[in-house]
Amino acid sequence: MRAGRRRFTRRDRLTREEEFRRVFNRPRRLHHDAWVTLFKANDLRYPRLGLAISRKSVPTAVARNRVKRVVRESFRLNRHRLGGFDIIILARRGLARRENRALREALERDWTTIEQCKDC
RNA sequence: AGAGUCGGCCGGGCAGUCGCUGCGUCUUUCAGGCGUGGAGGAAAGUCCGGGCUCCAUAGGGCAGGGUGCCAGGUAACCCCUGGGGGGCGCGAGCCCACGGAAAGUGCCACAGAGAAUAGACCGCCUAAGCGCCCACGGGCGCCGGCAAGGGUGAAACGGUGCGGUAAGAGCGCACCGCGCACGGUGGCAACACCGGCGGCACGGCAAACCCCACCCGGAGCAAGACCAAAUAGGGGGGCGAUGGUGCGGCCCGUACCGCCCCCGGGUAGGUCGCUAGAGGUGCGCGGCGACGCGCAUCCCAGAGGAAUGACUGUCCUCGACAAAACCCGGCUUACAGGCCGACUCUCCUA
RNA sequence: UGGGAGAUCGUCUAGUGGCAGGACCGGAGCCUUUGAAGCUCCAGACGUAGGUUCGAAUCCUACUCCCCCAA
Repeated sequence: MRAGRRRFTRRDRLTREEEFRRVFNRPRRLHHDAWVTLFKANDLRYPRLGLAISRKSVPTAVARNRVKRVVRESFRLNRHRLGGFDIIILARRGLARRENRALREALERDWTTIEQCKDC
């Protein structure tokens, strides 16, 4: 399981509608100008990631895929720090213009916030 | 050297580390290891055409829609190729919804005399006929004639010249233009050329209705098929007036729903459909070409909130537009920069 | 992903080949002691680019944007 620490499989993602609905209902929020990070404790011992990147917030498919990859990569490298939380990244207008590096650095601050919230 | 035209192609490279995913294989399973493959020329817009699936085997008629010079290519096309005609350019070349207005209906505002069986505002004429005057040259009026000139308009019923005339007029003639269901020659044809005939008749609009020729059944992979818990759905046979549904607007036609008898499993979830194909590449042959034929060879994404990335180093010209979702052929639109080939014009030098 | 509608003043709309009209809002004036209401006047638009036509908001083509349906 040591090798799987930095893996990221379907098990680690939110896929069903009800999983998304559960998190959207009264989550903790971290607001940014181009996206919102929602998170909520789950019953598992590991974190799961959901992506809500709409066509309206990020118009082109290429930019949409790029954003999702950066977010997933950041989550993959940091998930060992996070506890049992379901996390959703909700895109807002302007996220497409964000540089990869800037987005990554901001996300790392979010992970730290969630990590420190482990007991709450 | 400069300016330009056409056609084709590329769309950051390399190395390392950590990841995602299809397939194959191995480990006893959960899970992993190894190998291998993994977005585009437009994957886009969804504007056309097909394949595929179900509805009847895709039927008949009306309605509706599409295409529109000719020939060819193709599975098919609103595509492509070659040719004809017209327009633009010095040229290489480029552009064109390019059938029919002597089948019918309709429209052509305003202006203008007149807008489609032409017409007379200004104007030109006074020869013939009638009347009056007369200085016997003629003058005036009536009845009339004309369409050359002006003017209006997007458009006014051939143009120029000569003859002709009272003034004029295709009224006559020459040339040009135009027309012909005329003849000949060339061409599969569109059409071209030559000759003949016709004094000229036939304004424009069919992206107005329409006519002619040809084509088009409807839905769409959320199609459709299979597996599979609960409140009864499906198959076969017989009967059948109305109505409803498949079926898209209608009618015909056809199948089913309805009632009786006999046999027996649908929605939430999963699996298949899902990628080997009108396929790519190379060579040869046929063809001006689009393309076709033959041989060899290759297997080249199949996900399901949706996979190709991230980080580091390095090099350069510092990286545009942009992500498959059943598949294919086109069209259209977006696109940093670069490469190759063919050709045209101008200038300079030899 | 597939299918289907639409775009006219700031807003809601009429116009379907020849004048772009109406209502609300806005501006100015009249009326009133003042305000509201009322009356008069004014300003303001055919999504973009081509084509057909003498002439296009209207017909045709391409593009852009917005909306709806199927989950």
